[in-house]
Amino acid sequence: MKQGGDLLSLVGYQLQQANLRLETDARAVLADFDLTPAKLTALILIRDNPGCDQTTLGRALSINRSSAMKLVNILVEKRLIERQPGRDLRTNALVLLPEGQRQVDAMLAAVHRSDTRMTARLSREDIQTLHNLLTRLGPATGAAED
Amino acid sequence: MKQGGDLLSLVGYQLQQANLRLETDARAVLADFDLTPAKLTALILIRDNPGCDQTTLGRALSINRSSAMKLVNILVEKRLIERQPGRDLRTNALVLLPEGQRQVDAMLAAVHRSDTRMTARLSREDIQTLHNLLTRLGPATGAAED
DNA sequence: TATTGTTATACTCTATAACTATA
DNA sequence: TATAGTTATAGAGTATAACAATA
Repeated sequence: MKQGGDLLSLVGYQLQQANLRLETDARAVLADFDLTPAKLTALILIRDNPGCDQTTLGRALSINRSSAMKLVNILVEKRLIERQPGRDLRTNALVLLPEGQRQVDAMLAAVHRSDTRMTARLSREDIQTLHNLLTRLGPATGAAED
Repeated sequence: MKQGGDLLSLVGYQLQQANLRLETDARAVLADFDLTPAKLTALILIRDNPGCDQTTLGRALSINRSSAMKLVNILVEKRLIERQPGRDLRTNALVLLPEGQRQVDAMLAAVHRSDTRMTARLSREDIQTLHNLLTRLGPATGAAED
């Protein structure tokens, strides 16, 4: 099926297509662990920010409190994380359990293999360049731009 | 919230984050037309491949027949496209209606403005480089390489 | 008043499975 | 047998709105 220039000339479209390819592969790899890329991201964020609350986690994942709640419930049910008493009586402190740590290690290894496979046609320098360009994608905020 | 190297070193993660930013902006722009990026893509594909069938459209969008059916139903209800008799009695031929053409033109203008805004910090050469790198992301298929 | 967690509910998108008609 | 469209159903992911407890 023909894809004309109106689509291909959009950076957003090329980005979406590439993201779909990589996300699909990562999702397939993580299916062995019965988790998804977003859930692995959540686990890593909790590991690197022990004691964080659900709302903050949700913000980092670009989802709201209610959605974060559901996500945390799933990870708790899988006994990968735990809700502990937080800094005040309203908040939970999320922590990664030892079993979660083990799973994260294994999943990270698998996802890195996927990432390496999907970037195999890029040199180390290409990947560096890509990283730099992707980071600069977003609204030119005006003030911070110089 | 801290994002450690385990996440940031993954091309797939950076890609997902950048895609989220651009997709969110495009989605906001298209909300005025009561459509989404995926639906605009479908309209453009139908415009550029007049008479295509639903299954083929679905493949181009990476969704299955059943999902393509629902998508086409919505676009038909909005009177943007039409199902016409296809090449045999099983298939529909999808065509963009004049009103769809008008809407696509307006939406493309809006989405291109969004794309330009979100790539404002990249030079024309940067954008060309990014296009090239994104296209090369994917499994190294072995045979077709070199 | 504002914030956190929670619950109920609903919407979007996608998939699977089965059926019909046609090839 | 295989393919296109269709339908019913279900699941994942997300959101909104409301409420209780706490700040």
